[in-house]
Amino acid sequence: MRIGELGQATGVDIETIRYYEKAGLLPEPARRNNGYRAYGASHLERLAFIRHCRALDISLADVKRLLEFVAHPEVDCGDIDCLIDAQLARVRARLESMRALERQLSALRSRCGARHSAGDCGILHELVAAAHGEACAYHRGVPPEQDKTATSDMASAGRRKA
Amino acid sequence: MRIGELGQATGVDIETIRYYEKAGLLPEPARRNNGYRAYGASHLERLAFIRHCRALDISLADVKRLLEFVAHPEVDCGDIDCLIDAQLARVRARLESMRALERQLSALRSRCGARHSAGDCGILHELVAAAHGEACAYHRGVPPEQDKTATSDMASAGRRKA
DNA sequence: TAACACCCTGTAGTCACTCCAGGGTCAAGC
DNA sequence: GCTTGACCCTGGAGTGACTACAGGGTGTTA
Repeated sequence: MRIGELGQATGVDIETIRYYEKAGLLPEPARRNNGYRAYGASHLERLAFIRHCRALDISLADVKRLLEFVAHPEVDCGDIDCLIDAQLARVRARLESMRALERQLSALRSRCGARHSAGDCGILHELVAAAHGEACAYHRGVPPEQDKTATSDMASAGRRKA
Repeated sequence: MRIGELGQATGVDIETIRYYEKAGLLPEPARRNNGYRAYGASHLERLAFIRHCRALDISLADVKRLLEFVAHPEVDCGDIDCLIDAQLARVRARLESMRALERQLSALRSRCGARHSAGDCGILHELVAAAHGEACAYHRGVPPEQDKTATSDMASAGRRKA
C-alpha cells in the first residue's frame, strides 16, 4: 500500500510515518517505479506497535530498544522489565505532580469569583504573593544591591490586597 | 546582583534567565561597566513569578499575558479567569489520561515476573498483541497488497505465545 | 603571572513531531 | 491532448522551553 493508505489504516499522519523512517524506527520500504513508497503488512504491524508504545508515552528511543527485543527474542528480557519499570516510575511521578498541580490551580481558581479589575483579582494576588514567598530565600539572606529600577509592579500588586 | 547570584537566589539556571530575557519575559537589566548584567529586586520578583507560574505548568505565552495584567491592574480580570480555567481544564484532561496510562503500564508490568528470554516475555507479547489488535481495522478491511518483505518478526513474536 | 570562577554572545541541539515550498505522478473528465 | 485535483516526493524550517557549547572577556586570589 501507499503511504496515504498506511496512514489511513493506522491513523498516523504521513509526515509522522516519514519521520519514523528517517529516525530509523520503520525500515525503508520498497519503492514503486514512480518512486512512491510501497508498504506491506509488516510495516503496518510495526507502525501499530510504535503507536501503541507512544500511546503508553514510551519514548522513541525506548521504542527502538523494544523493537530490537522483538527482532532478537532469544535475548534475556530483564531489560524490558527495567524499561517498563522506569516508564511506570516516570508516569507515577508525573501523576503525583499533576495531582498537586490540579489542587493548586483549583485553589487558585476559587480565589476569583465575580468580575472586577485585574488589580483586585485574587488569582493574580495569589500568584504574586506565592512567587514572593518563594523568592524570600533571597530577601532573608543577601541584602538587595543598588536597584534604581525598583518600585516593582509586582510588589504594588501584592500590596493592593492588604 | 549578577546573573549567577540571581540564579542562585531563585534556583533558576542562568541560561534560562538569559532565555527569558530574549523571549521578552524578563526586562533587559542595566549593565555594569564590564558588560555584566546588573539585576535588582524587581527582576528577582518577576523571575520568581515566572517560575511559580511555570511550576503550575502555565505556558510562557500565558505567563506573558499574566505579567501584562500585573502591569495594568486597571484592566478587567475576566481573561485571567479564562486563562486559569483553560489551564485547569488542560491539567485535568492530562491527569485523566495519565491515570489511564498508569493503569495500562501496571497491567503490562504484571505480565512479566521471572527472568527469561525476550521471546517469552509477557510484556513484549502484550505490546505486540495490543498493537496487532489496534491495527485490525486494516486487516478486516483492505486486503494486503503484494508484500514480498513479509514474514514479520512481530507476527512470529505474537504467535510464540500460543 | 597563572589558575580559576564567573560573565558575554551567538549558535546549535533536544524531543516528537508538524508544516511548507517546490516539484513529480496519476486517474478522471472535457 | 489538456486540465483538474488528489496524491506523492525531497529537503528544510518551525514548535516550546529550555540546554549545551564554542570562543572569547573579566575579576579575584595565590
